[in-house]
Amino acid sequence: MRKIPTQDRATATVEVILDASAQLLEKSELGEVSTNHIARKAGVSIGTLYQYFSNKDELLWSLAKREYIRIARELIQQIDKVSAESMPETSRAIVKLLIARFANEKMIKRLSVLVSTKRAQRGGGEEPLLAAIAEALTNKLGLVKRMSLEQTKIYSFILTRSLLGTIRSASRSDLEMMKSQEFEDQLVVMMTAYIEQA
Amino acid sequence: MRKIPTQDRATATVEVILDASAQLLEKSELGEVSTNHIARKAGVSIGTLYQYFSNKDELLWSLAKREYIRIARELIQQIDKVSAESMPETSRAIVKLLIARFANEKMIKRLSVLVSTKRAQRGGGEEPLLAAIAEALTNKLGLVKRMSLEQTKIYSFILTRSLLGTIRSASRSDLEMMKSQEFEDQLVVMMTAYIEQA
Amino acid sequence: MRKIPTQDRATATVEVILDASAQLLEKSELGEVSTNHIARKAGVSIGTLYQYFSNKDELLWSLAKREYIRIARELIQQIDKVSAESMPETSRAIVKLLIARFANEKMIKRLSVLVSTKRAQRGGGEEPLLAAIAEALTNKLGLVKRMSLEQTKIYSFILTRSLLGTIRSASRSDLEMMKSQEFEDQLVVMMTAYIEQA
Amino acid sequence: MRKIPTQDRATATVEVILDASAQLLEKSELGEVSTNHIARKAGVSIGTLYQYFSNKDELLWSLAKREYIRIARELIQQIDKVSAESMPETSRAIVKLLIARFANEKMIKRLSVLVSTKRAQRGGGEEPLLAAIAEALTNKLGLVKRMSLEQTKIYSFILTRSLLGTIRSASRSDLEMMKSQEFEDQLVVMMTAYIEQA
DNA sequence: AATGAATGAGCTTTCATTCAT
DNA sequence: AATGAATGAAAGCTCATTCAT
Repeated sequence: MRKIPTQDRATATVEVILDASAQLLEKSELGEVSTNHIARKAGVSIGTLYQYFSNKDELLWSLAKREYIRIARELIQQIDKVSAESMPETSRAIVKLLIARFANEKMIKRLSVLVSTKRAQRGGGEEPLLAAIAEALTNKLGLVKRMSLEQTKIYSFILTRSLLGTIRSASRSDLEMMKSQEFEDQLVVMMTAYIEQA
Repeated sequence: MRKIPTQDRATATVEVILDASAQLLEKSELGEVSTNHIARKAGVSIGTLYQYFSNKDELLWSLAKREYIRIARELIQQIDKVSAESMPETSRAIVKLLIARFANEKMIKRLSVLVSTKRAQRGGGEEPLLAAIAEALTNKLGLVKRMSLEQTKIYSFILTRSLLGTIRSASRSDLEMMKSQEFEDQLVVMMTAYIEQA
Repeated sequence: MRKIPTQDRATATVEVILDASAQLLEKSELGEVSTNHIARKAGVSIGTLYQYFSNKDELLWSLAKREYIRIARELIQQIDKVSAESMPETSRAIVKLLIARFANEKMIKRLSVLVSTKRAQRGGGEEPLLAAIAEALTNKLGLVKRMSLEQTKIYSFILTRSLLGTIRSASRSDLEMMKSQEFEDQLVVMMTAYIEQA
Repeated sequence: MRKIPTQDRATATVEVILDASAQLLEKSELGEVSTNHIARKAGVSIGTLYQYFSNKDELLWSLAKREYIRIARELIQQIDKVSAESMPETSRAIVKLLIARFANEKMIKRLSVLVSTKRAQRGGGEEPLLAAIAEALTNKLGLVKRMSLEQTKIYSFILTRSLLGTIRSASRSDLEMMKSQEFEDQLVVMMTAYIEQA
């Protein structure tokens, strides 16, 4: 961010802009949302917008970060709720949450394209965000002990990406299936099968 | 395609345009490649380009179709090579091929974003392309018998998307890891674990 | 015309092209009808079209000429039917015919814009066409004797243009009114009033 | 207009753009004047132009409105100058003014094509513009009383369109005649003859 | 700190026309 | 005589970004 907001008003402005972006991305495709659009929706001049974000990418990136962090936080809460041993329940909790987020929020889907396309900007692309999820997951599952560091990394990478990849794809092509019980069940099966095997 | 080429010259032109697009997408992002770019690279006038493709999207879509069909064809060949029973070998063959394609061809990655974003054009979205892969896979694995039609659909969906999702994600964020033996091994583990469990 | 058609086949081709143009102009605005369109509709290659008409304007002009001449011929026939003295009847016949043509044929309306915009091309714009009408009219009305040549010219100019101007305008803005009996009556009143006065 | 100008600078810009359009249309045909042309002539960027007019049509329409309103205003002033009873003088005043405008300003002629072709934009077509003229005319002539509403409408329609139609046509085909005294006289004759008769 | 008028490179797309076959 | 693939100038228009106020 071009300018670190020190006053409350400024912080509020940033939040207002991000909210406006989120709302517009809920309605329209990424390419159809312009910075002028966002500024108008936010009730802020285009000049002000550029006072807080040096360009469009940075703005969208900030939004993505905010949203992904929200999801990660929810996820960790979910995982902490269930007892440490009950792996299938944990898996199900995770699956349920991710399906819900990607089924209902078009904005998330749209940002996910951005996030997975442009990488490594001021603190790395998708990774830091998914990393939080991956880490919480592996810790919880207590699998760290049996593997090398490199193995753990790959392992949790595959676990999280399989999950998210499948859910994203479903959210784009077959919402019907995505909301079925069978889909949820099968994802849980996949997770647990892999966890046991590895 | 706006116009079905009747002369040999015309058929060649279409191929030339598609080739040029592929080359440019190997070097630059989707949004950075303009139709004028493509025409110039192809050694063809912009008017000619629009004689065969009614707009940019359709052109890119045609390219995506061509490339995905190529991959599907290769995949089926690979699968047919190994004997029916040897599931782990089959899995490995599939994993190897997909990794190779997505590791080396940036174009494929870039097209994959398009393919998964814009759906429903001439027979809808990502599905028809991945469907070929999914079908070949499930048939080969001879698992159809034990499941309902709906189950089979979900099952092969999860199997292919987990695989592709993970590979795509890796190709975007960690090429190093992607080329490691461990990564390949773990993917095979995931596949086989899920296949056995389901 | 670029090439004087000597063979029957050639004459037929010209006629086919003109017919296709007329049909397309009945459905679409002048700017939306392209030469490629016309050629396709006529079942003729674009190259053939340009063998008979050196450019689009000339083609449209030929069409306009053909259609205006048709109208002029009809008009003269109508006038000849009624007896020489009965001026009001003659007026009404003329008014009826023009209203009918401009109310029902969109093509005529569309061509009229072209005709009144581009003038003087190989034998003069609107004039030679409307001149036929004007001449028939003044002759018929037997008013030539009482005026100077210059006066006659102006007189018949005003008479024809008032009529056509009003009808064209109505055909563009108020078809309802145009088809009313009152409209026809008033036009006849205008004509006869002027004729008597002049 | 896409954006209502709030600053003085903006209001001035709109005027500058409209002026530039008027000047270019004085020199070139409607189709030959591009928006880039206009922007350059106005000393304004193409972006600015599109900030105030959402497309070319709207820009030209705005210009037409401005110019027609100017003429209508002048006309009303002229009519008000002469005394109520003197119909022939009033008629002559009107005729003189319209001849002057259409003889000298090519822009008006060119816009008139647009105005009569594209209708129904922000309150529909040619009518609202000519309506002002027609209304002023009929009111002045005090003929309203003797007719039904429908009759009045048709009557003033024919009166204004006959006049304008003839003048437009003359301005396109025979400027010489248009400027002659005889032409003016004959138009006045036509007007008064029709007014008396109706 | 905030505004919003202004910018302009560059995009996609059209279509009258040519000419090798 | 007829074809139709190829041309390319030029159009309308967008939008991320700047900067004087």
